[in-house]
Amino acid sequence: MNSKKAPRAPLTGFGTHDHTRCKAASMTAAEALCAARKLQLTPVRKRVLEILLEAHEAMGAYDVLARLAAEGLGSKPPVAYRALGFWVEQGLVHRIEKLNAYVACAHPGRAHDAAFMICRDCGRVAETESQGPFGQSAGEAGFQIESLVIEAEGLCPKCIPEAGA
Amino acid sequence: MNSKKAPRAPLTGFGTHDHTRCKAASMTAAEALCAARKLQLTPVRKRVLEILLEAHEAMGAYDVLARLAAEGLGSKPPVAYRALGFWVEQGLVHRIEKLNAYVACAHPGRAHDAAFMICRDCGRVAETESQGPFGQSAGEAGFQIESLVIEAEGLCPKCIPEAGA
DNA sequence: GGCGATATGTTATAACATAACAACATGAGT
DNA sequence: ACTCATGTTGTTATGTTATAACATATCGCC
Repeated sequence: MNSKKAPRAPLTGFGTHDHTRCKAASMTAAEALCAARKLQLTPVRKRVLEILLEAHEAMGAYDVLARLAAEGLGSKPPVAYRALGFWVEQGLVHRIEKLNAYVACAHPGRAHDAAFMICRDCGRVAETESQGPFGQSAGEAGFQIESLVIEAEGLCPKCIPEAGA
Repeated sequence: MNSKKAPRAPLTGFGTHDHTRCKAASMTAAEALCAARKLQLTPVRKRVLEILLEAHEAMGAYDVLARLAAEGLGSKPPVAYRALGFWVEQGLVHRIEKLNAYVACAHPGRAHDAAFMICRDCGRVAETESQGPFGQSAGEAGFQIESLVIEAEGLCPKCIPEAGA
């Protein structure tokens, strides 16, 4: 649609970054996490996380599955859904409800409520951290929050038409 | 521990209220809105909104469709999806992404970003208004928000095990 | 009447997800 | 080494949610 100048790079937004390093760091975090929690980092699980990190964008479960299948690692939906579910439970993958898709966490190892900005034009997804969307209303209502979904849809910087152009 | 009970109590937020009045008020708001925007309040659309208001809880599209079908108002998915989409566009129905379900707006006529609290035990959904979940991060990232999804899952007051009981 | 715009009816299929059970691997205890 | 418990993967089958595409109907308007 449009794009012009390279935006400065906020750590995790729509900016550029060192992707090779981010992938390696995430895999290291995954290994550490599995070791710490005594969980198995099996080939399917490892490869699913790698696939998401390499894609560096939200992928549908069936897209992930197609990659696995191409590599002989599983060809039926439950294989992909189980591995994705595993990483979601561990917090290293987030599910984007609006897209029915999955994305590798941009802040592995940090406890956080993720919030997402989804560009409706280019489809890219940026992760930030939540600022507490409920204020006091949840507490006042007596509601005990266990998980949060925060997703904004709109236009990312590269897809906003220039005002003067 | 509360478990698997029938979710039927009328409520707004998680408290009780005068349901008959809230339904009538919403239908009046819908009529006014359609008149103001020159939109057609057709039988299917009207009935879909009524169904959601009467249920007063989140319903799947196919549940709504079943009701329509029982009344001879349409029996194929697109009929329900189109009417639901219409109301979502107009802001009188909200889609709950986590549940793939739809719920009548609790604040018709007010411009607002809705936020929801979803009880994982009884399945009831309460609507509040968002407190701006992104803080400044969206603005800093240059992201232009067009719509927001804010959903918390957890336990509502009635389903939280009593500390002393 | 004829036209354009809007809405509904219908067919067919796409896209997303899970229940249920079988098979296999691994490690612990004996 | 054997057996048991546990956890993971493989597979079948099906359930659930959603939309594309096109046909038909309705309404206001010139």
